[in-house]
Amino acid sequence: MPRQVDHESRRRQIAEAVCQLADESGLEGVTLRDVAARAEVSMGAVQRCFRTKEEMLVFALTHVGERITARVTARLAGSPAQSARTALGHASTEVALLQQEQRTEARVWLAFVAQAAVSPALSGILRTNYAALQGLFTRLISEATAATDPEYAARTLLALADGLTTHVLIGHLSPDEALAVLDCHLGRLWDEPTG
Amino acid sequence: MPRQVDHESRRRQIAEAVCQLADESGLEGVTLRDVAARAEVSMGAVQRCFRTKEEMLVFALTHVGERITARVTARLAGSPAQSARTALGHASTEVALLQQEQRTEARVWLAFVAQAAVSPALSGILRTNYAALQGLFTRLISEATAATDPEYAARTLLALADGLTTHVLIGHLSPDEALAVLDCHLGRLWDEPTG
DNA sequence: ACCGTTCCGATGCGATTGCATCGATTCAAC
DNA sequence: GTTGAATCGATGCAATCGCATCGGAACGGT
Repeated sequence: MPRQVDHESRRRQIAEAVCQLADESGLEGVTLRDVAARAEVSMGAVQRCFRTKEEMLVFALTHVGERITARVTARLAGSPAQSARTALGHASTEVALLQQEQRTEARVWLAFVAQAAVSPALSGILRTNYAALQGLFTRLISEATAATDPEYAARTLLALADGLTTHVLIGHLSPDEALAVLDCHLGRLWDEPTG
Repeated sequence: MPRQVDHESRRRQIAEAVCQLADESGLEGVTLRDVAARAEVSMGAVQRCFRTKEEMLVFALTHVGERITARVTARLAGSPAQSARTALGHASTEVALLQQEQRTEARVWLAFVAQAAVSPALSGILRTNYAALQGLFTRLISEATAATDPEYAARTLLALADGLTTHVLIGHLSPDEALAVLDCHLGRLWDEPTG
């Protein structure tokens, strides 16, 4: 055997480079050469880790999805003593990616979503992530409110969070405005038992 | 003068080709050659109409925005006798682009939104369109409901519609499911005077 | 009828793309 | 110490990209 490299960590390293480039100039700015340069590896290394560019993108999207999900669940685990209502507020705020330090992830997410509209491989990954988040939201809502249909409320909240993220990225709303809209929606969720 | 051509109609014809290609394979599938072929003109004609590719994309996005806005207002003008509530329902349904025949426009919209996140020229156009739609929604909501803050409700509805469009394109929701979520949200808007 | 302006279609060009290939290098096995 | 599989960095290649250029066709003015 030759020098053994940790393939998995290298793949993550490359995925990180993909995210950086996608954040700066969209997925169209993600070329194998630029990825290799950003990850500070050779192009050959990138090609050995991923047979094709699409395989690399699929891994990167999975990586991002896992990171976002992990951050949401970590946020929930970080405040377990509080009520389910505050937990839901935290979770949806995390998903909306409104904070400044999450702007990069938001741009990367949007780039992948657009590509997924014409790439079955990517849309499948996104579906998995959205299904998990919807399930989480549904659970939290049924615990936190008397909503008659938690799943509808969860779908609404998830779509609203995504739409707000998009509007912030476009510049139609400021992060504070989006956060206020989200808080307002959550507030109505508490008071409205027919939710 | 040589043979005079209607520049404006040709530009629209080219913009239509851009939309078709963007629908099929995203904005990355929009090349000058493919656009020319799809519009059934020569590449030279495309280059005379638009000095650069970005100028072409800007025009195409403006074209799409105008068409969507026109369709929304036409839908409103088509049912003027009804209540402001049904008008708002129609408007938001149109904006959400949930119908099968609007799927193309939805995909094109998503492709442009993603590109706009890294292109100031495109994001400016989108901001204009969103501002107009938000204004329309705000007006309809203040007429239709007793909401204390129509602007918040309008922002919520607009973001929700966009998020639902995205989720349908990804395949996370079916068009019927998205429509049901939208209707559910509108229904709560009527019953909730604190909206 | 001639000419000049305007538009058209085609071709060329440099840069860049994803991917394949190829020695050189590295390290475990024996 | 030798061997050989595994990995490295580098380069080649065909295709494609946006854009520039150019000769000829089409028409209005005179």
